[in-house]
Amino acid sequence: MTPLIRSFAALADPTRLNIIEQLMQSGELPAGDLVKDAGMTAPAVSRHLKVLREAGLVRQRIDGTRRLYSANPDGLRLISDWAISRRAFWEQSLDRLETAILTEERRPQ
Amino acid sequence: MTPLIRSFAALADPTRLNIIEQLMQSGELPAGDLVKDAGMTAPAVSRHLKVLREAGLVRQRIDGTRRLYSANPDGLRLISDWAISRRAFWEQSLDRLETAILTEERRPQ
DNA sequence: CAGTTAATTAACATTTATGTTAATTATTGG
DNA sequence: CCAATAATTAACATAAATGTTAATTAACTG
Repeated sequence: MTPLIRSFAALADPTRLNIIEQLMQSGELPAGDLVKDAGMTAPAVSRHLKVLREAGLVRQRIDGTRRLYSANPDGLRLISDWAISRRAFWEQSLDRLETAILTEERRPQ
Repeated sequence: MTPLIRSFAALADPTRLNIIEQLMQSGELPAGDLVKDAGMTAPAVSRHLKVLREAGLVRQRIDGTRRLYSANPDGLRLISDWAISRRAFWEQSLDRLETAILTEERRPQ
């Protein structure tokens, strides 16, 4: 499995995507806090975190008995880079939309 | 399942990601051509195409007995928009890299 | 209109993913 | 050191994904 596909797979689950969003917003959080919001047991969340870790999307820092998690910018940039490198393609429809808007502006009413 | 998660799930498979890349590069292709490259049977590819269709990542056009597939820019923009709207976050490490480079430039040798 | 081609859908087997409870590991604090 | 806390790993059950072959649908072609 390539790193990109592993990243897509990691984000293809509502619990994991939610964890990533939470970490991007709140910064570093202990596993326990993520369990509270996830609506499932700690072992389940722990394994979701493992999937995210193995995809390089989150980092783990140990502080006593707690594991502090944070989103990893480098991992997330893999997705961004893929999207941006295909920008020429997905902007096609936007170009058409812009053209339509401009055409309308040039011919008011 | 949200559209974004459905998109991530659709791209989280090597066969499907490969199909998307092929369609972005070559434009419209019949299902048969995609089967040739996929290294698996036609029914398997057909179902992969269904997953991509349901995620809005490809479009299907009927031409006689053939189904012509093309990548859908609107679907792909969903991923781009997500990545770009989180740009402030994933650029963090890039900023640090830039800072390091600039610092080096300011202090040559 | 029978036969061929293109593709999908159905039925099935197998692997992978995901959740639960129970057990384990590791650290903190009396 | 023992009990409590935080988190993970193990074992297990079940649902979902993915591939195969067989059957079906639809459109050309002689």
